[in-house]
Amino acid sequence: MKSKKDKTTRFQDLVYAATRNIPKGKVSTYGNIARKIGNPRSARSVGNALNRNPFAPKVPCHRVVRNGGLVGGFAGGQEKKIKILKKEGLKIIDRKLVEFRKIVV
DNA sequence: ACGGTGACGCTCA
DNA sequence: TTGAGCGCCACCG
Repeated sequence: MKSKKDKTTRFQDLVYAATRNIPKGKVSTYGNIARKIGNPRSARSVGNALNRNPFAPKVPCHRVVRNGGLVGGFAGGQEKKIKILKKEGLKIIDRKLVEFRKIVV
């Protein structure tokens, strides 16, 4: 539970907006989002923002993975994230997205 | 204001 | 190929 004033900063807002734009069945990467918002080197901060994602169900943070197709991390647990992605129709083997190159936006 | 931390990314061995 | 280390930027106490 966070305080009521856990306001989002501009950077975070951009991250959430970009993440929300990810269509179902596809995925994006932290670096890709970072580049989209105009900070190609802030991939780390992007993950930081998603971790505190106040728009949990609104923003499909589980559709954001690491560069190369690695699942990456997840606030509720990596396994959980994998499970959700599989439900979206994606295939994951050994924590890596199959055909990642084709499903990445 | 400063320093530490982290759901990353890339290079080197 | 796989593993480990360094660099980056934004957020928090």
